[in-house]
Amino acid sequence: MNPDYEKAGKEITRLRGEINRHDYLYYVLAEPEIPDHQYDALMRRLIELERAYPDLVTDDSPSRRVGGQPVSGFEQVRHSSRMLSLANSYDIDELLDFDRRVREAYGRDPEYVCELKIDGVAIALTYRNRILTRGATRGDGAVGDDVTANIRTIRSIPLSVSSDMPLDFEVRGEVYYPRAEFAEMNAGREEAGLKPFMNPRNGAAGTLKMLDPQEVARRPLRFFAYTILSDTVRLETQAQVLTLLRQGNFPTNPYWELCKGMDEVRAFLSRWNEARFDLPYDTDGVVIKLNDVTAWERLGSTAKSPRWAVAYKFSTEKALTRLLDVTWQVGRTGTVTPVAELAPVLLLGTIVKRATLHNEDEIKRLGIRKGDWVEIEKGGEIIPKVIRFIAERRPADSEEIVAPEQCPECNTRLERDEEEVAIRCPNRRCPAQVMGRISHFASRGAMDIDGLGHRTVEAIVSSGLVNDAGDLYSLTAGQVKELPG
DNA sequence: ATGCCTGGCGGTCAGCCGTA
DNA sequence: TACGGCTGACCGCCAGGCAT
Repeated sequence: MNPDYEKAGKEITRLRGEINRHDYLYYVLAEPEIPDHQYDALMRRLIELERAYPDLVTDDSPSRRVGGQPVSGFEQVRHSSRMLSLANSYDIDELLDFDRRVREAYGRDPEYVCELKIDGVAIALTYRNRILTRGATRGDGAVGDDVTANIRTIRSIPLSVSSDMPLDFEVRGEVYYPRAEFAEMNAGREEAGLKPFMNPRNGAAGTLKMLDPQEVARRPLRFFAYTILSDTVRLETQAQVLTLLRQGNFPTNPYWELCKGMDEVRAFLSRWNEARFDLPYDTDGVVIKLNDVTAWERLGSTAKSPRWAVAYKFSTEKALTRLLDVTWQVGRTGTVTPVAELAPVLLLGTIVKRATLHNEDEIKRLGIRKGDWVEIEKGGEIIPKVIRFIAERRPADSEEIVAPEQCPECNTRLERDEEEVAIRCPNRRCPAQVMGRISHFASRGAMDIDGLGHRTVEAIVSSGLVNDAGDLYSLTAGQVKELPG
């Protein structure tokens, strides 16, 4: 055996151990022992040695964190079990409903674990032989994108774990962009003349989608783990799950609590409703889980969300703006939906210009008129919603909002069923409907035709070439080439 | 047994912002 | 421009509980 080789091997092992330890101290415990430049020196030395002895490079080497080769796209991967989202609730009454349902199914007095709901992107990490082999986004819950190369750059995620952990397991958690680092990056972008990102959540989601892991490595994403799936460890409570994750060197959010009954849950909520603003990352609520993991399977889940957990959303901020107009949009099924056109206003980090009014009854219920000042808020921090109009500010020239008699797209007389709220365009050949149907047909989950977005659909429908999804197949390349755009 | 009411659930629509 | 990641909220169906 070559003595240099052997010596290098030993040093590489030592360096990896040290770097992993410092990553853990810095990124998980927030108690660094050495200054950055010393850390950088360790990493440089490791990379140097691995370059000299390429056959000593392993998948779990911390050198892999600085970013691998750019990829051309992400592989689709199937999750071992569906990644569901949680049902949301907005007030204590809805939580009491949840508690009542759990009690009924559970048959005993439930204990709940309350965890902060981190505003980030859900990720599933797969470990094989205690080494991180895959990181995937949620996708549609069944199939997600393989973003392993990007995940590796997140230093608080262990690339390998100790023998305290099972051999094969999956960890799920949230990747997020810390506030201070996000602000710093945005400042840098503005200086460079680039458009700043809207908010940390979008920053995190966008970063994970980058094809060049080296670029991702420059964006200091973080991670909090909240569950583990494994065939070999049998854990009984969510409290044990969080403790095991912690022992396995996974970052877990430290502010969870075990609550006996809804009074304690309520206290947790009201405390964090204020305290969340002092955290170094965004939270959008609290997750309340039945502590008894062994009952989760029995309680089961709906198509969307488990019955043993619920998310409580912190109340949202409001803004005032003017309702300029109402447009009537024709959807795929012919339903004509009113959409509020608003004077652009900043609300929780995004500019809001439009909001759905759902249907005519909703307009009547709100009592709004064109020109009114309206209060809007974002449910769940994303979708803008018109709450009410400000009576004192109603302008003299406000106008009544009148539902159209004819379809705004094809002028066909609209129909309104006695029992139904919606008004419909009965013309199956209405261009808006045809477009909606073709887009739906081509969308993911159906035929999944690439390159057929709504712009393209608009072009082929208005050209008169296509009237239904079947016509798509008789389109020729020549016809497509003739189209504008 | 029949009809009404309620709540849960799936399907659908609506929207924003990031990368490529 | 396309697509994917995140989201809210409505409608209509259906099952189960209750009164008639």
